[in-house]
Amino acid sequence: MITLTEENYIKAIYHLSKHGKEMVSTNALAEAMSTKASSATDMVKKLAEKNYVDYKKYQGAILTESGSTIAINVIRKHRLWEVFLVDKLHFSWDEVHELAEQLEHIKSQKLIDKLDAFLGHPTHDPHGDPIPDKHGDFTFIDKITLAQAQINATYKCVGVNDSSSEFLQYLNNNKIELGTKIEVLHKEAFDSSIKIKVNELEMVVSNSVAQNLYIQKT
Amino acid sequence: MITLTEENYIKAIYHLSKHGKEMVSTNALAEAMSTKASSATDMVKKLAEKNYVDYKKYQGAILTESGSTIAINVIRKHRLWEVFLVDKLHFSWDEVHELAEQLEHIKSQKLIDKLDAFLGHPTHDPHGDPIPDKHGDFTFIDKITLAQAQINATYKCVGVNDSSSEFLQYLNNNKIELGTKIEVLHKEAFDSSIKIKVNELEMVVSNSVAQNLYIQKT
DNA sequence: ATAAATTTTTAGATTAGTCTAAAAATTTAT
DNA sequence: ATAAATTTTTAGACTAATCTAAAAATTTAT
Repeated sequence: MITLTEENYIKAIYHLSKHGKEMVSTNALAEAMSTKASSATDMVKKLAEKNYVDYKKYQGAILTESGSTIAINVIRKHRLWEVFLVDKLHFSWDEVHELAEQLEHIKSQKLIDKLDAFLGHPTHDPHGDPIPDKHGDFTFIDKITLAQAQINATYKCVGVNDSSSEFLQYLNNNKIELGTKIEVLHKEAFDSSIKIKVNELEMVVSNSVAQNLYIQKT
Repeated sequence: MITLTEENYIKAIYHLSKHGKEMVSTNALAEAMSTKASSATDMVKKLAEKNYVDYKKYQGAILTESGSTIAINVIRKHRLWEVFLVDKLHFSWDEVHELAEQLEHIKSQKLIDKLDAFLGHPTHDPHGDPIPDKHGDFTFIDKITLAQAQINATYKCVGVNDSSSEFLQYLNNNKIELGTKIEVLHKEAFDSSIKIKVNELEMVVSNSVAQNLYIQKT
């Protein structure tokens, strides 16, 4: 039986390894888990023993097939619960992450299947992140960051890179949500800030905002 | 911060003390928690230290006001989740207990408030047990067991005492659910079995079934 | 009312996950 | 290429929750 802590480490390794297939260092893992390197080492050894990761001393860890399956399943649960919280319980998209962190550990395949059906088999969560299907397959969409947009083109918002509540609340304040139409008017050479038109209103966003907003040509 | 284990012990103490106000012995608690008496002693000491119970050596434990509040809140969450699982996800009433045991530990007052509203502020769970409101108040309904029924009277099913999946499946097999009309035809003096008419069909139920089925005069 | 049976507590050990501090290996810089 | 800096691991200790075995208290039975 896998423990809650093991599951969280596996999820962190998955995210740090960029969808599963590069080595993750002990320090990076410790940082992500808000713990000390020594704890990460211990855990990685345990995960290796259980065959969830391959681990080489001083080199880092990488998920095995079985570890990857676990990670993807946790991510699936996390994102389905987020959809539930936003679509059914009317939470705002900036409130759901912590709750989904708890709900993702509920163990029941049947529950997830039924929740998935109840929600209409959504392919993306409230932040635009893809929800793996029950076979673990993701639907990737073609997206770029606002920072990469062409001038005078029109896009729609399809996701965020940073889904911290601070960033999401910034977007809320500016009435930007998934699907919002964005016209790119001008890019300032000096600081890479971008002038856009959203909801009939012109505004300027910093480069750091632009880097974290995913858009798609309409 | 209260741990998951502490919360489960508090819930067990609540149930064993019959709605909160009689002493619970260490042995009874250990039995309910499927653990050893020594573990129950240790935990009860810890709960006493945190002021969730009053504990006297060799005499047992009883919930304090704050312990009782915690217990009732966990029960509220458990029963609301059961309603969600049955009403929204279409689980059968015999499948939801274990899942609710997991879901009841999700920590978020806002989630519970929103779930409660989403479900239409239900007063009873799928087994007929009352759901405490957000102030911790229960709506008790006037009910008796089928074993206490009068001959030739008509009742409806309003709950179960034993909500094990075995018993619930027995009821499923006989098309008895909450609200089902039950006519009491005859009581056998020898073994206290009862002949009833349900869904136009006559059947005999054992005393042990009758003791576990709650009914109300129609 | 005293012995026997039962219940409860204590003592000491174990496991999971964490920590600090120190040692070892690796990487970076001169 | 060797020293300095950094990263990683090891060693030993701590807490929460559990266990077994033994001691202590209480209850039951004669």
